[in-house]
Amino acid sequence: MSKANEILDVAEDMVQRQGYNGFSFRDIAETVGIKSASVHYHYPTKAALGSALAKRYTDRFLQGMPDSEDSSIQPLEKLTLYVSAFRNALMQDGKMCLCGMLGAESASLPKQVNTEVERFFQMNKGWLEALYRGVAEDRRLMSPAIWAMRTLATLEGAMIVARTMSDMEGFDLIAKSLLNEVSEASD
Amino acid sequence: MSKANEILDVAEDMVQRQGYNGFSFRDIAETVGIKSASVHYHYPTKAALGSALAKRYTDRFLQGMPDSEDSSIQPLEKLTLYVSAFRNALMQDGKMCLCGMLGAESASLPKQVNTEVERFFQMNKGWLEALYRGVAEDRRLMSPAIWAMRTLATLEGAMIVARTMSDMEGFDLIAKSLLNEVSEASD
DNA sequence: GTCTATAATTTGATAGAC
DNA sequence: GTCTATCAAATTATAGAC
Repeated sequence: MSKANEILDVAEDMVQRQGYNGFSFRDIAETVGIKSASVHYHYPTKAALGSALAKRYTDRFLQGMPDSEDSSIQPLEKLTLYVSAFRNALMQDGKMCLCGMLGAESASLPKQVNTEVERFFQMNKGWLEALYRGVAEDRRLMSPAIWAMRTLATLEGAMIVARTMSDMEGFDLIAKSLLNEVSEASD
Repeated sequence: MSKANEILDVAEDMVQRQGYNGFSFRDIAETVGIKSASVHYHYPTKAALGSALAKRYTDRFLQGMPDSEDSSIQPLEKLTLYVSAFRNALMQDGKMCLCGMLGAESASLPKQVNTEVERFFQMNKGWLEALYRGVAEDRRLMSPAIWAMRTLATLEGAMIVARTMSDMEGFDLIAKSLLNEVSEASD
């Protein structure tokens, strides 16, 4: 793997655990096994690194999801995959969603980073909205747009609360309630 | 007001905007109008300041709420007050919930700070759980314990998403959906 | 309680050799 | 691409005068 990507991997892990203001170029350099000056060669500023990080994360995240317009996949199945992406980060690695973390810190981030975080939320909202449009209209709890925003917010918040309280079962119970809304709607 | 409290006020504001790793003793000192050494006189370490901060926030937060066991107040009215507390921080001041912010950063915080953040979530969960127990059993969407966790998570996440996207209406729509669940349950 | 002064460390970033 | 060397600034924190 290219060194630039190796740096992104390490930086991504650090942001998901400690936040943008919780790591330094030296931290990354030591983990990768190079010097901090070499990190600057690949990413001249911390803002450039943060921006590249959020961009790759967003692109990968939805690449890993099925087309949310694909009507051959049931809404419940789509949402199960979606929830699993958040769950895996939390359970397997004790990590936050990268953009949930950056979103919390957004007021202290360089503008180029914020732009990418906004894009993550925008695209996730759109993906979920299409999913919820696949639920029969008379079975919807609310409009697909609001439902989408609320589900995104609930998952981001559930990661924070569950991780702080070391209550992984709590995350699963919340996730299950989100899935139930859809499966009841599909009865 | 005592200088110690004045410091807490300024620090609280900074953490809600920038996070624990996003402010320094000098930042506080400059805003208060003293020197950083004087801040250390009141709070010897940043961990002590952070812990005092989270403790005061938690104590105040639920002091501002009615007794959630008080059956003379309807669940809808209680939840409206609860949601307003989050809403006011976000709308009036563009701030996060202090403990939502600290919870996101929890992996990089001193233990004494984390302990207080956990307590905030624990007490909020308990307060909401009692509220939802006030909803008639056959009208409940899920168990009061899960409902409480999910509502807390949704509000914390909604603050992050809405603030990042500068979508204050989005927060209100999510909040309204939480209130609707209770008012429909009380029909 | 607040100040000056300062220590010890870390930070983001650059210059220039190899 | 990576290194050594270095910088200027910022950080948490302490000692001691007033």
